[in-house]
Amino acid sequence: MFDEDAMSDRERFNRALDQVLELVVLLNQDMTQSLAGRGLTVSRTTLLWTLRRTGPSPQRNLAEALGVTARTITGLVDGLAAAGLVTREPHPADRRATLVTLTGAGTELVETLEREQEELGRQLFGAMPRTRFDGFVAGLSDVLNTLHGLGLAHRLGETS
Amino acid sequence: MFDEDAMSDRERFNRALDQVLELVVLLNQDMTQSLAGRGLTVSRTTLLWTLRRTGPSPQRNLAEALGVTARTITGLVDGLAAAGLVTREPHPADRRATLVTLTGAGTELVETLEREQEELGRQLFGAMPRTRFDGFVAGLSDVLNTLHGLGLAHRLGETS
DNA sequence: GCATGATAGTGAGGCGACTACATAGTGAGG
DNA sequence: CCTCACTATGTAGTCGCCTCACTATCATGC
Repeated sequence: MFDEDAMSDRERFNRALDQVLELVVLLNQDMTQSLAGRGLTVSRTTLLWTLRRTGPSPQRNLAEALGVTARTITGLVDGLAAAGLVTREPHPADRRATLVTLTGAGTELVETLEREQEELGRQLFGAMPRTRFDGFVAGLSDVLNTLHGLGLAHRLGETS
Repeated sequence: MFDEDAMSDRERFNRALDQVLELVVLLNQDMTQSLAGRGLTVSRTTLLWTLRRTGPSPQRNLAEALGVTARTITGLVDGLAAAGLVTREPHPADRRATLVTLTGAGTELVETLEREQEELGRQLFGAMPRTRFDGFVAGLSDVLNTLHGLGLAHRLGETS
């Protein structure tokens, strides 16, 4: 179809970037849509996920973890609490703070999502030959490193 | 650090998927932020981009191209028109419709964005050994094909 | 020629994620 | 005890998205 060896770097890079961008779009859609089926949004799910890793946390910490303002966390927690997935517990040492805590239902949900993510991994990579997979992961790591190096730090908050 | 050969498929897939997801997040942020610097949003930019490929289009067509409702397009066009990037021209044959048209400023902006995208491609892939790059692209294509096959394919993002 | 039904765009109204600003309550050092 | 820092939240505004209702117009079908 195309003579890849004769393609200029510019062409190759553009095509590759287009594919990466397509991947971004597709995965975003997939996530958003499958979460919506459970009444969740990406942001709320991220909060749930963070909570699972860190355990009960003050909203302030969650704000930093998600890279949003404290006010945004208030809203997200409101929604999750209304859905019965988290509760606000008093902080034992600081009466200003609340400890956002996963409920049983919340924990179960996160575990379900984890299993689904594993399933997606199997679907995406299961049929790939090992060398192909390894090549992909290796290149992906390079790209990720470059991206990190470019300064668009994953440490999101500081909007210049 | 880790003995990759001994890693279970489950582990390998999970790690790979985590990296992919990280890429998604990072690129989203990068785009959003760099566009924000120009007073643009991702959605408006997508509209601009579509307009460049298709030429002056009725809003109805744009709605379908972006995969959103017609009402959403009205809002996006409002914003872009206010910024002087597009205009609403009368449709020569259908007085119900308007032809959304790129202005000179709009066209220039899109061209600038194109150049920047090329630059990003160079930054991401320029330092990669050829075999590494090819491996990455090959794996990426597989993933994309699988994703398309999974049905979450909708044709929104025709990136090129 | 004209009623009938589709179609293009928009107003109204809502939701979710995000922001900045202001404020009450609390913590902690001088 | 006073002041300053800090947690969380009310208020208000932006943006992208949606649905529903409505107008103007097109395109049939008689």
